[in-house]
Amino acid sequence: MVLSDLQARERVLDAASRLFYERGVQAVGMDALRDEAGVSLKRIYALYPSKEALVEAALIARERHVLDELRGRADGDGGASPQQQILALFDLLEEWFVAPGYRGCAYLNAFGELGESAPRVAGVVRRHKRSWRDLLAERVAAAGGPPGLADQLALLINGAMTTAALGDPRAAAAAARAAAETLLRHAIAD
Amino acid sequence: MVLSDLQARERVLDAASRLFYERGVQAVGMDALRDEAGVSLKRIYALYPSKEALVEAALIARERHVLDELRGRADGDGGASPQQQILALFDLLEEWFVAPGYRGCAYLNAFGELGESAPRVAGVVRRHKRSWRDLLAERVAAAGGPPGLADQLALLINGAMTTAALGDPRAAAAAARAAAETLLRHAIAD
DNA sequence: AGCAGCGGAGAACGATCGTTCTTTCATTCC
DNA sequence: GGAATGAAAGAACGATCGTTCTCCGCTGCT
Repeated sequence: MVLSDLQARERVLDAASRLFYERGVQAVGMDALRDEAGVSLKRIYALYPSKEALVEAALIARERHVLDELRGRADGDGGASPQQQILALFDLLEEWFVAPGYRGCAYLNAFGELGESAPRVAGVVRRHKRSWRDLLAERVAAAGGPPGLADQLALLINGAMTTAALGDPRAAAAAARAAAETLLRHAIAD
Repeated sequence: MVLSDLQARERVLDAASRLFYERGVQAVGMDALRDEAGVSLKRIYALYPSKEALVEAALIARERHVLDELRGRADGDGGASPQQQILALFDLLEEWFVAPGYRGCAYLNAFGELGESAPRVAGVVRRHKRSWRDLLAERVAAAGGPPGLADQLALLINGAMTTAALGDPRAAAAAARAAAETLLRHAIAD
């Protein structure tokens, strides 16, 4: 089977996204990636100049999908209040947490593993977390909440994502949602 | 200089703790560890049978120190209320976050990088997070708060630790403390 | 049909990994 | 003083890393 560059790119990014998330970045060799993607090393290196670039591209590709899911869920029912939109995000979190193979936030894991030694990856992680915060801030502002509330909710979300990976995912999701409700109730309309 | 087994252990654990935290586990080779600790590879392998055992031992050694610091800070002023004791922990967090070289939670980083492929390490991480939760739960119970509150505070703490590593550490600490205050105020004595 | 060029499989590269072995040297015991 | 112990230094091991190269068969053009 002959693949267009576009198809090859998609398969490589898909395999990279999955393997890096499942096993961590450094634990996945380029050979494993070639096997999973079904694209030769020569082709992979023609598409991406290095492994780091591939890590970066895989995280960026994942981001598009994640942000679409977030916005779709928040805006789901047209008639939901901003508070309900925010809580809907926490419900989405629970769905992620209980999915088989959930291993925490791909971005936080990548940053924790590579840190500043992969600056472009670190940049993608920062951008991603900023997108989350902005998405929350829009709803918080619409609900008339104070600006800092979005950051507080973001902390809850990041904490829940890591905690769910190593413990009881339902409990983590429930605690995060309960805390978010408390914060929303008492930080808004005081 | 000739080192006793105890001194050698201490130097190896100290170097391992520092290097693994700074650069990540897989990015640190045993040669770098030997250079940093000033203990020969032969000696290191006589003390610890494998790198994974060393990772585990380093996290356990760090844990003793961390828990002492946590309990010391919480019990600091004898006359503090349970709520104040909890908030004192958030102040300690800020001190960690702004310290040079802060790179997030060593346990979460290790787990994110190694996952279940290093089961003993994963176990240490789970135990550590349970210690945190128990420490919070004692104070929450003393304050008459609901049992779930400790988990909510733990989410805030874990979220703040990861967020501080990649962004503004003071802002992360402040948001976590503010959220904790809200949760403490409104989940207790309802 | 014959030639050019692209992509596939996989070998090969130097480097580095975790781990072990060899050599050497200093100390200690008789 | 000479033999034995034990640790240090570092080479060596096989494996694997990220990356590049070689070879070969397929395809499209004239």
